[in-house]
Amino acid sequence: MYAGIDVSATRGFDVAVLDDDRRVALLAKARDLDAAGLIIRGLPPETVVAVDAPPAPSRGFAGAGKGYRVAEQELHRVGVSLYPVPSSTEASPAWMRAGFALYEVLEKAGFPPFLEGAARRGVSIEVYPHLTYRVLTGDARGRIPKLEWSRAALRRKVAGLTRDATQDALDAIAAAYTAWTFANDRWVGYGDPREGVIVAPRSDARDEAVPPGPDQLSLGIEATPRAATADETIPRQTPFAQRVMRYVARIPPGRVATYGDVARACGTPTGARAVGTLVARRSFEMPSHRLVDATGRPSPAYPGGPERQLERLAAEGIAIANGRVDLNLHRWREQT
DNA sequence: CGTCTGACTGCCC
DNA sequence: TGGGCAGCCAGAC
Repeated sequence: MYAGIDVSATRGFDVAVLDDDRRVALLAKARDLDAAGLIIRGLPPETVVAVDAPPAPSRGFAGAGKGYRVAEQELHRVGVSLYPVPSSTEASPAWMRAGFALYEVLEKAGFPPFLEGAARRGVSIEVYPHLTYRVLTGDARGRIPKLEWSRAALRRKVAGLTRDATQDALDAIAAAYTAWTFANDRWVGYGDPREGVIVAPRSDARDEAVPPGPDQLSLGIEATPRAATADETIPRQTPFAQRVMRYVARIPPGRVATYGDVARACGTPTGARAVGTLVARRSFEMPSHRLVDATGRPSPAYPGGPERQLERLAAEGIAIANGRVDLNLHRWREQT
């Protein structure tokens, strides 16, 4: 099961649950934390719970002492802004404090916050419905009213939407859908694993529609994607880009591949450089730290610096010698 | 459509 | 080893 929770200080918690067919199985409103806890404790242990709120105050890893979270910085770079999380509970707005408390309830119920590593069930994740809508529609909202925009984004992704769903309910459903992408290998994590990541659907999840059901909402409007500019990317998907992203996504933790490996695997044997340029633009959409050059060195332009890339590799158990990884030991080639 | 720009590579000292 | 250099290819304008 996949649960999504929308947090509001004054309106309480909206909870949505999707089944494996992405059908809305439950849509409930919990007035307070106790009521939410009741629902949470009823969830199967292998559920992924997505929450529209940060799990804890910022640890300030980003922005040279500015105190931002890395996730906020990274999202800003792709043109998505969100409410910055203060570094202390006291300084946080009420809805955020409600969120912190909710994560505690979740942890006690067996859904500890997901920090890093491979996606797994039985965890809670942080999501941002606005970002999910944006990935799904492929564009910023523009002049479309928020409620319509949200519905259009979810329309083909989730079965069983009701006509009268409120914005809070839609946000909870968007969160639950994002939990589904997380558990089904279609997700991206923005941020630093040490302070937690914000999970969003990968942009190629856009293509996969759920089969429409009889009670499916039909809106008659579509959010029309327009060509993205360099600054507000969520870039479009070319076949080459798709192949590269899918391939990189398959590199297991603890292994690496070279740009040339990826190019060859994607049918463009001499396109290593093109792989590099692509990855540079969308590094947050794939485990790009697992890409090294043909001599085993990290990428000079890795976000946070090449040292950061090596740290991430080391965290996966890869030995680093002389600032490079031993390809004979760690190079991954497809086929078991 | 040409032109330009890279998180690349292989080859030659 | 390590640096210089010329190809290379997809994407952005």
